[in-house]
Amino acid sequence: MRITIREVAREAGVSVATVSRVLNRSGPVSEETSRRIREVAKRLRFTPNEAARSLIRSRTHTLGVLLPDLHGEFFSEVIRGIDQRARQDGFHLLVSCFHADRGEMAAALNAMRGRVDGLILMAPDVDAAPSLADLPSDFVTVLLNPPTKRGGNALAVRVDNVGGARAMVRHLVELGHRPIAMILGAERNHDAEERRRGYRAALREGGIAIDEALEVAGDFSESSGYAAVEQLLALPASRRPRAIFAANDAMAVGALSALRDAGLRVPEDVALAGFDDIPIARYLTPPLSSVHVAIDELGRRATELALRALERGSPPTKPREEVLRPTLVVRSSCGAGQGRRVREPRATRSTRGRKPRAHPPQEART
Amino acid sequence: MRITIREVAREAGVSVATVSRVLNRSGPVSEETSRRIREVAKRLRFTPNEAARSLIRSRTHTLGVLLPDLHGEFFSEVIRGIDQRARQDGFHLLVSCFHADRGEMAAALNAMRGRVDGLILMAPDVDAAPSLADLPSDFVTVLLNPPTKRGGNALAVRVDNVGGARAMVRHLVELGHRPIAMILGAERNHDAEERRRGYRAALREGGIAIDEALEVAGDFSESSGYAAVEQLLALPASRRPRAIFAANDAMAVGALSALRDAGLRVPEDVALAGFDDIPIARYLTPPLSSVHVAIDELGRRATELALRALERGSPPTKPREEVLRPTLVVRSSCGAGQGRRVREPRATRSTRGRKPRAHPPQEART
DNA sequence: CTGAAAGCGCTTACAG
DNA sequence: CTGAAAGCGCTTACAG
Repeated sequence: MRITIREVAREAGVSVATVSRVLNRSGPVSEETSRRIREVAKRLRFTPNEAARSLIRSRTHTLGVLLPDLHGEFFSEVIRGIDQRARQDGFHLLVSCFHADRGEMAAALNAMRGRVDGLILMAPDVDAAPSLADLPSDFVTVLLNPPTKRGGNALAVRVDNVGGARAMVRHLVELGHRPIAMILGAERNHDAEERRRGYRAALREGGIAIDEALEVAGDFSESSGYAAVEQLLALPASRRPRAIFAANDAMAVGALSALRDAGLRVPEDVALAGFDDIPIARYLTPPLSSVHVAIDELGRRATELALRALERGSPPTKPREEVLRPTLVVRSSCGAGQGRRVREPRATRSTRGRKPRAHPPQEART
Repeated sequence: MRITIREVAREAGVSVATVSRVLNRSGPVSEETSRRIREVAKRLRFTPNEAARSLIRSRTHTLGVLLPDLHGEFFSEVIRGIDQRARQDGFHLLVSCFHADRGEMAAALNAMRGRVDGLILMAPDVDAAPSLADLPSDFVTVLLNPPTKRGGNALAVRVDNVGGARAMVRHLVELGHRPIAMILGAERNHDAEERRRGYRAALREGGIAIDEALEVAGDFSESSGYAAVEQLLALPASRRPRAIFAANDAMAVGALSALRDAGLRVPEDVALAGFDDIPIARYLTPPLSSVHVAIDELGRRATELALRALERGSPPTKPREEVLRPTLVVRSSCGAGQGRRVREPRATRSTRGRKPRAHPPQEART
């Protein structure tokens, strides 16, 4: 049997009300009584029953986190950011993932009702837009880069995918590569669509006509990047790309592999760039130019927004959005001469004993 | 104000007891009443207050998940596995991560008290062993590859790191490479130590003397793999390794990069192998031989164990352990001629629209 | 400064 | 088959 507040009260010779006041530092209690109660609570290893507290306060001190079951580092990075910030305020995380394709989102969301005070939700599928429009109003919701302009009164943190992709492709344009192909991200995925918009914008700004044959399908997996390159290399020689922008690094890895298998050199024969700046990007041969997004920061900002809204008490009346700007990381896969602005990237977060990288290859960062 | 069971009862013209019985399918209720209550509950969008249920049932239907804040896919894969299995039984996940180095584990663990029925815990730091010995007994605990033989009555799922590493190094031995170096994992990390033991066992079995100069430090990061190779190449020519086994793939990626920078070919000049079989392994040049561990399965098995123990009600009296066997994945980085047993690896799990890889390079798997 | 009591929203014997 | 009532373990006005 677990120790309850009654045992503590009896043992300390006071009422449960007083114990409650001491442990919550609510209301005035004499120094002496207070000390005794703490001593007893500690000795008995009393921990308040959270269900009871939640019930009476109608606050769970828990944030729901609902993400599609994506692979790669994204998941761990965003959770890390959320967890760090949430813990500061003593909040817990109820986490669940869902298959974007099976309408599990609504079910998972419903299951969280009554268990969380707020929710951080990522639903990158553009088809999710309608369901985002009428989210349950029982709790504060923060959307991670949602495909809608605004989800009801929801708060949101956006990633400037368009800007990031545009900067990278503009860079490829400036280097003189023509034509420039793109390996698209997953279909009906909002991030994928935004990155394509960035690609097109940069081409337009460079006075380059858009050629749909150069926008090949992908699904964010390494294998789709591999297949996409095969498709591009089947084009007539004159239309074959001199540079390829992949909508994420995983596909760039696959693309790199396919280019090598075809006997092409990167960047001499074909320049290559990715998006995400995954940790291995700089250790590829050649080191991969990419667009860096601070994923943990995305989580932290979202949590901050949720916590602040909860503090205010009243549901947010006007939607509020924040934007996270990616940075361009120029390495050598894109064919840029090295030695532009060279700056040390922020130190890596520790894990499993990870230390700041000892040998960061040189790179330019904007 | 949220709808409570009282509103539903009033609206349906019955007592709250009857509503409760209908919604929980406990106790007999007439067809007619039952139908009416369901109808009202649905119309009012009633969802029971979980805090109240938890309080009266003293069951939260929640599993705690406590992991060190590791990078890479591990985190997302294990959570996916846990979530899938937990959801089947209607369980939720309270997730938290901690810095292995700052004693945050105990705090995080304590914060979960009273909020979870069971706990899935990974604490790979060997120094965590003592705290694992006296875990709170208020809930069922399942340890993921713990550094202790047994943590109290805790259940555990182990990864056969020794066996995996041994199989890989034995393979390198059989290929005739001499000497064979190892890039170690993080210090005081249990997985790292086990993989080293596997390495040594395979050498011993091959009649090869152990040379500590060939066991160079690493910390699981790409950069440490890079640095380790530099250190190995500084050895006198006669002692320089002809094969390198990295304790994980991230370090193998760094090693590959360093070998190239030194003008060495893989596998012709130096053979290379890793551990984990991360998704990009097969897309590296050359494709990286590695040891595959089904991380999601690890999570699933752990959850199964926890759920079953919870079902039984009584705390487990005897420790129980399961072992997960890794598989050897032979690609070309280790210098094996291609065309041994070639088998298609299981289809990749879907995500962000991922499809089964279209172009899996050929590989052997044991 | 302290205590008795009400009440959060449910579930579950106990009666009928 | 159904309802009145007790009670899960807390917090918080309300009195004193």
